[in-house]
Amino acid sequence: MGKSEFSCDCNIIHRDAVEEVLSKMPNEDIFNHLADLFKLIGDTTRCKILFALDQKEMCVCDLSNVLNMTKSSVSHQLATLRRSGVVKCRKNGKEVYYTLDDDHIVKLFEIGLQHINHKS
Amino acid sequence: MGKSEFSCDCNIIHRDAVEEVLSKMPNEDIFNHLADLFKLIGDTTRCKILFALDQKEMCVCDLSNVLNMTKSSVSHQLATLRRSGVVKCRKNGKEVYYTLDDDHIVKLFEIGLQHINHKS
DNA sequence: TTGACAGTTGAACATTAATTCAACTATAAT
DNA sequence: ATTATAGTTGAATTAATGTTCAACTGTCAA
Repeated sequence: MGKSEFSCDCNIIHRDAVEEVLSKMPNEDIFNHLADLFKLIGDTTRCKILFALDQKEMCVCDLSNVLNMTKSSVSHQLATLRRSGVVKCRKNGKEVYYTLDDDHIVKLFEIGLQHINHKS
Repeated sequence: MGKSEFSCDCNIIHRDAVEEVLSKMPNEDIFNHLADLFKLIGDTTRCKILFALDQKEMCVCDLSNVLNMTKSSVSHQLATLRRSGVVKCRKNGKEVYYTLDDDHIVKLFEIGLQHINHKS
């Protein structure tokens, strides 16, 4: 008795609050997508790449120089960004040029920077 | 000869572009903080916690029920969020109540959701 | 003061993810 | 054709991170 149908390791303290919040919670998929998006830009290397591409279209070699990292490492991260649809690329001769392909990213950065500046 | 002073594994393709972007790049700390912020909300569990707290102040037990996870697991994540200053807590008897402590978080979520809805 | 419950914490474990390395493709130039 | 360079890719390695487990603190009630 007393134990709820929920399978956590404690009793419900405020059942009404729990029910209300539960009813407003988006489904699992939404949260997974949200987390995936933030995880995508939650990496220093990818942050730098996105910031650089926001300034200028660049090839892999350019980016490697800007980040001071190997082409391989940069290319791996670019592949990740490409799979997620936040950058796109065009080929020109031997070179592959990357650009941003998502307006939201820049906005996220702006608010992120506001956050940082706000907290001293 | 030809190799630049940069220590990546390729020659500079567009030296001017590289120099220009480099001159505009924020310093390492900024990128680390930015990445840390996005990493913080780049986790499904923490996304759900923040979303729930945006609806209502809740205690650990409430959150455990909403997320259907153990108190321990939730408490660990709350500690992470607390250390980063995005949630705060107040104690009342045996219970600890958590609330959001950062306006930027909600804005980030809004843009994140726009992003998701935009991409089908 | 004893028992029950909310919450925290550290260590162990498991999973995920970033970088390195080596091999590979493709294009351009000699 | 051959060589050099841009870029990609998969496997291995290493580092980072989330959850579990068990022990612990603090508060309330009997």
